[in-house]
Amino acid sequence: MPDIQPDKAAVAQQIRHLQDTLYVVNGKWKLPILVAIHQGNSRFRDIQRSVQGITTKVLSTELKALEQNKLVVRRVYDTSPPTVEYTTSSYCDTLQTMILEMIAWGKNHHDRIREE
Amino acid sequence: MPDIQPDKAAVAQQIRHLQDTLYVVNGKWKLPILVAIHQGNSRFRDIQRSVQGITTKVLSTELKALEQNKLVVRRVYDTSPPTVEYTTSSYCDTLQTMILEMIAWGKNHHDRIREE
DNA sequence: ATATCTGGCATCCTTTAGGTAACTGGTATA
DNA sequence: TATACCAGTTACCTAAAGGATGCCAGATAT
Repeated sequence: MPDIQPDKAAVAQQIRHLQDTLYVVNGKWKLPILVAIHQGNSRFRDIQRSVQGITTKVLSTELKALEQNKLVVRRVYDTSPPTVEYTTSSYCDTLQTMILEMIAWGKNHHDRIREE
Repeated sequence: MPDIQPDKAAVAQQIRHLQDTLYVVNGKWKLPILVAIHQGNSRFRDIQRSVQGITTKVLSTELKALEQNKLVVRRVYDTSPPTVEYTTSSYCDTLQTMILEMIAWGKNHHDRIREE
């Protein structure tokens, strides 16, 4: 009667990976912000306008978190007043397929809910 | 000079789909719970043991939310004491590729962090 | 007889996420 | 001269998420 169940260990491992991902992209705003930036909105106000309903404060703190996790790059240009530009990092590109899957599921889900 | 920018509208639409998805699966626990159940943990305590660190209270409320969103099915059998069984719905299966992408990214990310 | 398992519920508490509103300094525009 | 834009910051607040602890009743295992 074996004590070690490799299946359970593998499942636990998968769950941990999932939790690692969630730790980085969790919350209402992070992924929407990434999409907005990725699609060409590099300025603070442009991002805010793209992501419906977000406030300056929340956007500001989320951008800092994303920068810390190296998903977003912030560049300040020495103009007057300073111009600030946000872009997604190349590391952020590794999230692409995941995000596309999430968008696809959301679309599908929305259609399904409407049908009810 | 056109006022309507179809690109911006399309981006906004994608972001909305993403937000729909997040509305359903957001939070620290929902996806890990789904994986645990999907991998064959049908009993309350089994799920709890699979998802490291979750309390009975949180698990209980999350399961209710997942049931409401039709991702999980709860069945009670008339044994004594009653046996309760949780399974993922067929609708939940539509989340599979998305979740696998998230697991894969988490694994990758974890490896990357360790290297630093 | 005692301990432990099951599937939770109730209560209380802390933490975090998120929201509101006001404000800043510098610039450009009307 | 007044207004608006930019990129935020600060202080305050609420709501939701999450955590700790204790409990229940029926059953099974020691």
